[in-house]
Amino acid sequence: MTKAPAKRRQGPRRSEDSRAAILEATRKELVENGWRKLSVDKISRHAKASKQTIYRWWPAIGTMCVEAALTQLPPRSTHGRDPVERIADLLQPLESAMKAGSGHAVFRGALMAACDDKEAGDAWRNWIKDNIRAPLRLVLAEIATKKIIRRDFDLDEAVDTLTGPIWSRVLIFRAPLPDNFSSHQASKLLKSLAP
Amino acid sequence: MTKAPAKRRQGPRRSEDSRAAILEATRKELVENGWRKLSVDKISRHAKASKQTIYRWWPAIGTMCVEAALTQLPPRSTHGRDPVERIADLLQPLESAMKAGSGHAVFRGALMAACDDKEAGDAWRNWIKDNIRAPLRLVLAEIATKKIIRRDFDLDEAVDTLTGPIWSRVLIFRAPLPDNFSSHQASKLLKSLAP
Amino acid sequence: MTKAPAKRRQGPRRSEDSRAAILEATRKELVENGWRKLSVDKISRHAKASKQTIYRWWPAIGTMCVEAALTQLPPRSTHGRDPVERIADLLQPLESAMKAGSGHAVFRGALMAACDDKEAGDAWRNWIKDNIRAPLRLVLAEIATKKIIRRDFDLDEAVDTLTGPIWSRVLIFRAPLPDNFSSHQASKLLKSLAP
Amino acid sequence: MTKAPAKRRQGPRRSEDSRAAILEATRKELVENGWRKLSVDKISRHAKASKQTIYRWWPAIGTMCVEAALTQLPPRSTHGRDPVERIADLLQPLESAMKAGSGHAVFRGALMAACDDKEAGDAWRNWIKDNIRAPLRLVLAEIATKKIIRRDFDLDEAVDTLTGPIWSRVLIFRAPLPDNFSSHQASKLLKSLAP
DNA sequence: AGATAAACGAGACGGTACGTCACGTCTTAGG
DNA sequence: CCTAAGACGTGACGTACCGTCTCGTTTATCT
Repeated sequence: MTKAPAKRRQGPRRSEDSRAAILEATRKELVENGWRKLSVDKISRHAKASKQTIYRWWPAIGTMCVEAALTQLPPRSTHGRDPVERIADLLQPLESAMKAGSGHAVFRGALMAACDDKEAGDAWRNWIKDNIRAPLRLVLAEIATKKIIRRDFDLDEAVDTLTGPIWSRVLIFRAPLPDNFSSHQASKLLKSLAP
Repeated sequence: MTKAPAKRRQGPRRSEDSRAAILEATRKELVENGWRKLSVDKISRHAKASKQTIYRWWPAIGTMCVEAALTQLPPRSTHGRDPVERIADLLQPLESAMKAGSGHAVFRGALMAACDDKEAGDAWRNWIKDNIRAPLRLVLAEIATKKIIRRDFDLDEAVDTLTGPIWSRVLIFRAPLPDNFSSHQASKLLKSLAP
Repeated sequence: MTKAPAKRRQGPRRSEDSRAAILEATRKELVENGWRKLSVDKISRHAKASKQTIYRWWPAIGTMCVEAALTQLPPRSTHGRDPVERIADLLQPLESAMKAGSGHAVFRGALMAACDDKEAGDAWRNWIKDNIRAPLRLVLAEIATKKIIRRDFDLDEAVDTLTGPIWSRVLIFRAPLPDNFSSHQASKLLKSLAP
Repeated sequence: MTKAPAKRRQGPRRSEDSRAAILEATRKELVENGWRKLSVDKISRHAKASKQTIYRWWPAIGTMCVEAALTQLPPRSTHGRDPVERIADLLQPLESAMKAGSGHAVFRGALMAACDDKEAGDAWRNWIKDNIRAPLRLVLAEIATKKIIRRDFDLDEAVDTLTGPIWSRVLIFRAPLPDNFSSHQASKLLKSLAP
């Protein structure tokens, strides 16, 4: 007579309050002190969370930064149906997040973390691949099929052209993105790929 | 008109041995541990130099990294007279330095430092402006005058197109530069600016 | 009348191992290098304790020295009932500690600390007052009442006469105390105060 | 035909200005920071003297302190001819120096130095022996011969009784000497040695 | 008068120590 | 079982001093 144990874990589950407070504190500290001066101790004090809680749930401080940046992205919206708008819609969340408040500093922190730390870098690149690069490739491939743009171009290179300036501006030039960045990038690309 | 007495300072001069050892140690540490784990203590031990000596001559550890990277650059050479070669010659020192030994890691460190630290960033951007961007602008302007390329283009944007991939590859993708990167970039740009 | 909830603190308690190792290291360093060359770094290395732990529990290095000396004192014993022995018993712990091993050097260190540092001085004087001077005054007053010594003398001055040579010998002359110092001092005093 | 070598050294002699400024700075620093925080660097800056000059003329910082204290003593004067006054005259310079301005702190510093440092201790004890103890012994021996005091007493112990309280008060109790300390000590001693 | 040599101020150098902060691990108590 | 609190050993921070050294200047003696 075997008991199907149903094996539910005992005790309390992970505290969502704690997680949110830690990510919020991470953003604040990134904005105020930057990546290199970020410290687990300060985040823990700021968030009134114990260090143990932080170390239990994140493998490294870098991945916390990446998560802190990504959890603040607005959801992707669908404004239009024409090619330029479909591409711009995919870039828009990043553009918006970077312009809201101190989003700029938070993203610079996350990017630095991704450059420094192997694990954080993987987390970052995976997210970018799944949420930005793959959808962009899909759209580009589709409109190429519809002969809106010519078909003999390098997909990866095209995606790089679209997103590259985001990283270099944020990271190296500490410059804000210009207004309507997403649309401009999209229409510039489509023009240069005109058949 | 008599010359001022030129009043030489008393006491010992800055030790060149010390300076070189510190920069060399900085490179080693950057390669082995990366920017965030770089520490003045380790550099000082590695270089058998006292911390005071480091703090005496560099305002921040970031500027040390920038100097450590830049003092390693090979001198600019002049291989050819045709437009592509003239542009490639300006990019070549960076390309070579990045490919020699661990140059890649050193430059990533310096770039990270420039992103994190205000002063290091200024030092970096000034050097880039004086030694890469300004000469590139000169050459581009000149060959435009000679009608080799068309005249209605944005100089800054053209320079960005040439150098941008260096930074993003080094920093974000940790990818090596391809062979003949400089020449390829130069010829690609000139083709796209053909009159 | 309900009792307050007694609110016990969370987290680990102070490590007794650590405290003992630090005091022991302090004694060793005092013996080997003396007060002025005593350093928190050396003690910390010697005791395999972190500097933070030292700074957490002692307000200044001087108070550590005082504690290091006092925690080594043997307990007061009660050998006899006649006046000379009762007085000698009170001085005996100091005499013994000073003669055991390097007690001399430890006490010189503690005394120097007490001279240099306000807080260490207070700690020292308080201990002396409570454990040496006050008991001595009690005994002297009592035997004066019993007319064993005359009654018109200055209590404080008598106590100074008993203890003074301890300090000056230890500190200034670096000379050891003679054999049976306590008894001799006691009997000399009582003789001079004979009615 | 022997040559008297005369061998006079070339070059400038020791600068008295420099010596005075260094001793004065030492006194200031002793008063302000005490023995343990005294530093050659601070003295050198304060006195506008180079460290080399300090190290050239003093074997250790402790001997500087002793010299700084002793060079401040007023000259011994001769007020009277009766035994009490003759003894008091010998103690008076110390008493005066200790009461003038911050003499107290300077002497505490010098005494601490003498306790810590072998060489400084020797310098101190030699000076005391030559200038205080030896003359006191002479006077006491002489008045004993004249039967003003009895002849069977320990000279050293008598001298200790006279000077002991100076050291213990200055060093351990940080207490000032009472008015007419020298005369009182002298008359008290003579009374207790009355034949 | 010119050369020689000592003493000086300034201060760079390799070190050690300061007192503080952060790391990642751990122990305790409470929910 | 998760959490807050926080002590622990390790080690880096940026500053101050240690004692030694190297400069360039000044000054007194010797030739």
